[in-house]
Amino acid sequence: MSLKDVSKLLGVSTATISNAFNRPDQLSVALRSRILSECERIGYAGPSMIARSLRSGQSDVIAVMLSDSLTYSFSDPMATDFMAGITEVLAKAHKQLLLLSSTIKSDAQIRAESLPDGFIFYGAPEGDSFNRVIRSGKPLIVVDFDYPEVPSVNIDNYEACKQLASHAITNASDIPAILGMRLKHNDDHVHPLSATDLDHDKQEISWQRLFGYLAGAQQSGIEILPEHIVHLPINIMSQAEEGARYLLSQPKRPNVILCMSDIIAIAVCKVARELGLRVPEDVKVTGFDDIAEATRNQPPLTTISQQGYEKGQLAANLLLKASNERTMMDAKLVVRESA
Amino acid sequence: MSLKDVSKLLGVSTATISNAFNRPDQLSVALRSRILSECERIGYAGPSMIARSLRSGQSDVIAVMLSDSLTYSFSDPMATDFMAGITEVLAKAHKQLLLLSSTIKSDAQIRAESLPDGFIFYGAPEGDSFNRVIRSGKPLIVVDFDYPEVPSVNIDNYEACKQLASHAITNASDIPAILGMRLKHNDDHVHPLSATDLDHDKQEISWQRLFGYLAGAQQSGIEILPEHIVHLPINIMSQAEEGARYLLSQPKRPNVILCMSDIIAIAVCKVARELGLRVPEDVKVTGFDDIAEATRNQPPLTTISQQGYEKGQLAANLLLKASNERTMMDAKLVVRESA
DNA sequence: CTGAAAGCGCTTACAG
DNA sequence: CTGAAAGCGCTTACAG
Repeated sequence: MSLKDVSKLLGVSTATISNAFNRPDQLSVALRSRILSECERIGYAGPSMIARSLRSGQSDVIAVMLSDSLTYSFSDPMATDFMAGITEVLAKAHKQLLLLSSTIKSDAQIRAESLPDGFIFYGAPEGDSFNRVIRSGKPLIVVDFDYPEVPSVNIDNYEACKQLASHAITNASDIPAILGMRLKHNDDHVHPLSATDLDHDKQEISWQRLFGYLAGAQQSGIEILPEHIVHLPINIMSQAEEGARYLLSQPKRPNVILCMSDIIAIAVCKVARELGLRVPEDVKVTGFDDIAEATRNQPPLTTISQQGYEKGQLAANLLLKASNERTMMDAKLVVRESA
Repeated sequence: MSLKDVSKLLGVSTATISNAFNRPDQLSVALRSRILSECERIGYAGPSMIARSLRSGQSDVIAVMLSDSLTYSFSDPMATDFMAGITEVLAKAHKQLLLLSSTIKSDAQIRAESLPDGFIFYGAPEGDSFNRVIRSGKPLIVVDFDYPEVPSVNIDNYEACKQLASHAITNASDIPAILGMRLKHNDDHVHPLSATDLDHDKQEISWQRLFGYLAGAQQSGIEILPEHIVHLPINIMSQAEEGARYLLSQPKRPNVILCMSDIIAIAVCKVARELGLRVPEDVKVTGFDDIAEATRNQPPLTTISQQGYEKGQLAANLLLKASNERTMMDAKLVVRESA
């Protein structure tokens, strides 16, 4: 059923019906309420979004472009917290949510990019989606990475990790180690770094964190050896457990393990338990993110709060008001019992 | 930039350019590749989805209509597992995902419903969205509820809970209790039921589960008293803890607590720990869902696996092949250490 | 306050 | 193999 059909049925022009739905000031209250109730009766739910978008150039749809697959993102507590914050703001603004992933490179995805009025990029994207959006001139916000002139939401990963490391490493004889996420590209194996790996571009989040840890350790006069820095390709329990087993079976067993996510830290606690090691007495463990489960872990995790929910709210609000701000959110050290 | 602009620039008709993108068989390979590479060069990303949808009546967008707010859903592990399964299937089929919630009743939402080619309803929806979609004639799948003639994915909540209860209640002297989710409507308080509450429509999931528990208890010759059945308005830790504290401080303290979600069970374990009670020695605890954290809880939860991910995959696959099946998935008892 | 008409950017049946 | 033309369902500037 289209406006034209309704127009015939009601004996009123299509323009007037359109105005009844969209511009109440353009017609009398009486006519409007007659039109609306008639539409209700005959089952016309209102103008189609597609035709309206084509005509007006506005869809009221906001896209979130995730740098991981949607499937992975739904299993990542940080991503879902972030999305929860976004949706709270969008719901209030009567905007709809389209979920996209820059890992997908299909025509269908490219076409879909023409729909949204604005974009939130979460994490540095793969492929060309970012350039296409820039070229489109539509408003966008980038989160957890930076691009010249583009409004953004970030945290200071370096400082946060430096603070965390210097909290956890208290003793000159401590042996710290790092379980790091995505330190290397296109490398699907869990393994320790070699010395040459450390000559690396500091821009990526994982390396900002790594250098923060190293700086924090240095404050206590301690160097973290490359063989005590483990690369995990992806933030999941199974890989984290593998990394934890590797570290905890080293001849010089680390007694402080700095983890780049809470999920990893939870895995370390589990492996430690299996090996009969106590946290934090035998090995201190720190996380990153402060997901809900961090509080529930045994022991509760000392970690950095990323405030994912608030981050989502902020990103959505910046987008909706077409802000140009490049914002830094606080990342707070949360001391619990694991370190 | 539109097809018309490109048409002028390349000296080829709009139809041919459209065909270059959508129907390769309609033009020569040479011309097509020339068109495609020229488009790339001038920065034309392909036909707009909106215009295409208007013309062809197909958007390649699938909507998931959640019965809770999006914000809540993103914090619910079952919902996110389910979404993860859906997105895996959609990505392969080159479909896009629009996330909708039946709790929202705005014109913008109604308009947005005109976009998707198909719908997955997760949980019994509020409001009129369901009727509008039925009227639209678009394909839909309903999950975790039923509607005449509509293809669906469900589990047998009654049987699962009966099995779980009869596993957990082993002794004639056991005192079982239930922490139930959404047993009453529009009731925001955590409180035990009264006898009259038990005369209730059995259709809703929470009541299917409740009656399953009661049946399982009955098999061991035990009745569960209304004052040992607690209503939780929503599935979050804080309310579950409140309910757990209430139950565990009863004069006749329950020693088996059947929880309608893993989140609730995790909260019970936490409260038990705080009260110095051991699980399962002093109080057995069962969950429902089998979320990732169920395995990590101390002790690991005995629960019912809902296979949320597989449920999402199944729902999406049924939708894409326009199936009419009404499917029942297995809900398996998973025995771990908590009961 | 109301309606006739143009046009948003495409796809597709059809003619050549 | 290619192009001219109609039309998808709207919104909006404009005329009355």
